[in-house]
Amino acid sequence: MLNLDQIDRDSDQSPYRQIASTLRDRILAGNEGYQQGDKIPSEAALIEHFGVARMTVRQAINELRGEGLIVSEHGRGVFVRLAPPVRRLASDRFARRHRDAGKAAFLAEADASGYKPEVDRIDVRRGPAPKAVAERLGLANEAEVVIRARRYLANGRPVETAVSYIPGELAAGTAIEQADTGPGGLYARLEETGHILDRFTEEVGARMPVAEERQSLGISPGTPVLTVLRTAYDTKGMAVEVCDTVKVAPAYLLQYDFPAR
Amino acid sequence: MLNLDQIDRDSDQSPYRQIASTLRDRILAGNEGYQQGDKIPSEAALIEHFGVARMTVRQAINELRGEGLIVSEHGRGVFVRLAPPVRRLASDRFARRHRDAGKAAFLAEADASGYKPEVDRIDVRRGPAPKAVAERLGLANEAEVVIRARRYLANGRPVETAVSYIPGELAAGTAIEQADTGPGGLYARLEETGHILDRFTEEVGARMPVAEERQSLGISPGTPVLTVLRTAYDTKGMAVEVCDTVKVAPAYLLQYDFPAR
DNA sequence: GAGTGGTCTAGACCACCAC
DNA sequence: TGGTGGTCTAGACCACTCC
Repeated sequence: MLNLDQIDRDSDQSPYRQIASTLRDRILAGNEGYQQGDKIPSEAALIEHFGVARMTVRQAINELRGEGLIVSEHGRGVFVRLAPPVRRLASDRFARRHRDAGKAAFLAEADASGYKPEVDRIDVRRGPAPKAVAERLGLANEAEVVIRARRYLANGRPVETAVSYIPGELAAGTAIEQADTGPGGLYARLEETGHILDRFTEEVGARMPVAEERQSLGISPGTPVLTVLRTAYDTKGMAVEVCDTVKVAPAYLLQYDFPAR
Repeated sequence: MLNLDQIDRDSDQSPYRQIASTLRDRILAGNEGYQQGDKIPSEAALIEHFGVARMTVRQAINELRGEGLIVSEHGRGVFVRLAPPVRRLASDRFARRHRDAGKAAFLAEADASGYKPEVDRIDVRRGPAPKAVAERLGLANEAEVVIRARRYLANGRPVETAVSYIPGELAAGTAIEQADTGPGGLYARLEETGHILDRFTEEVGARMPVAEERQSLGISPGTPVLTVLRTAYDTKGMAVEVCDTVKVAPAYLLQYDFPAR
């Protein structure tokens, strides 16, 4: 007894779509339906209930996977996806008051939102600036920059990867070239070089992740990513950093304020 | 002769993944591979070339569709996806100088970017405010608002749907309740009621579209959407409009500037 | 009508997981 | 060991597009 409607063979809609709709309705029904993390009926049970071939049931499940509603676990079952905790990023997240408290933006925000922050896979090296970065930094193509890559986790789950590019001359001999940038983070070190931060520009987009990103962010097919390319400018209007981030989309809500001017 | 590598049956990787990789490499190869809009080999040709069953080829194709690399057209073939023209939205896109020129934001921007703008499916009615909207407008739950829905097209392709909510009292008796809001658009009419716009807040996220959104935006599976919830405030700090937009992600790049404060 | 992708059937073997 | 999903085979009929 699955307590699901039967499909209508005379309908215009194909059986697999009807099955997908039936399951989708249950997932979206909230309290009366399947809950987050619930196991949905096995393929065998659905085949029996709807009286269709296995591929038909799998096609319905595929549909829902593509919508990001469910995740399959080999040998265990298919489960309603857990919504990750949402990180709400306001445009004052780089405000100086956070740096003054000795905290980098990610840590300050974790404090406020109450999740456990971690940063891992820190990799610092020097190399040529990619084209898009060189453009924004106002450097010659392939000019040498310090490249800082890292991954952010909230409550143990990867939520974002970030790669910062800092002009080589600017970073020379500072903690920017160390894995640990010290209290206040990268921006605090930048300001110590005399480049006081004045404003940021962020370019926001969204797309499907490539396989490598799916891997490093631990996300299943059907989950998009938000891309944010941030450029930091000092009070003289010079671009001092470009930061290229890839965020697990369902885990983020970005908030920006701007004047109507 | 397809000029594609054969699959390795002894490999760890399953045949369908190998086939997907082979095709993906070709698509991403740029000038030497399949170009945007090119037809990739038919299922029959791939079956013959790789010596596999049809479902195996279809699974490979499904994989690439999920990555947003290709689109299938029933009866015609499978094609490398065309990247839509990117609309780059800067945070001054609602600047008063555009309204002063008698143009709504979308039209002003089309002028600058050189695409043909259209607005269709305009629907204006009164109704209760959804919870998220009532919160942001500072209204009681289900308070009456004017609801303006419309769809935007660039060069004939749908790129965005938008639904504006304006407090019922504010819109009463103005062109805000007409399908055509007149020169300068909705914001110009709002200011005529004495509510001079001061600032906006935008909340940006990304997710997979539901079937209905896929339909109205004409997008294929595997394409995410950007969601932007904008709240407009007047000089007294009163929220005068909430606009809920859903944008075809690959068609957009949102740009925001904010101070380091 | 020929070629294309969309859907469905009815099996098979395998890898992973929990007991 | 039994149940789960992952992959593959070898067919079938259909709907759509183009000539």
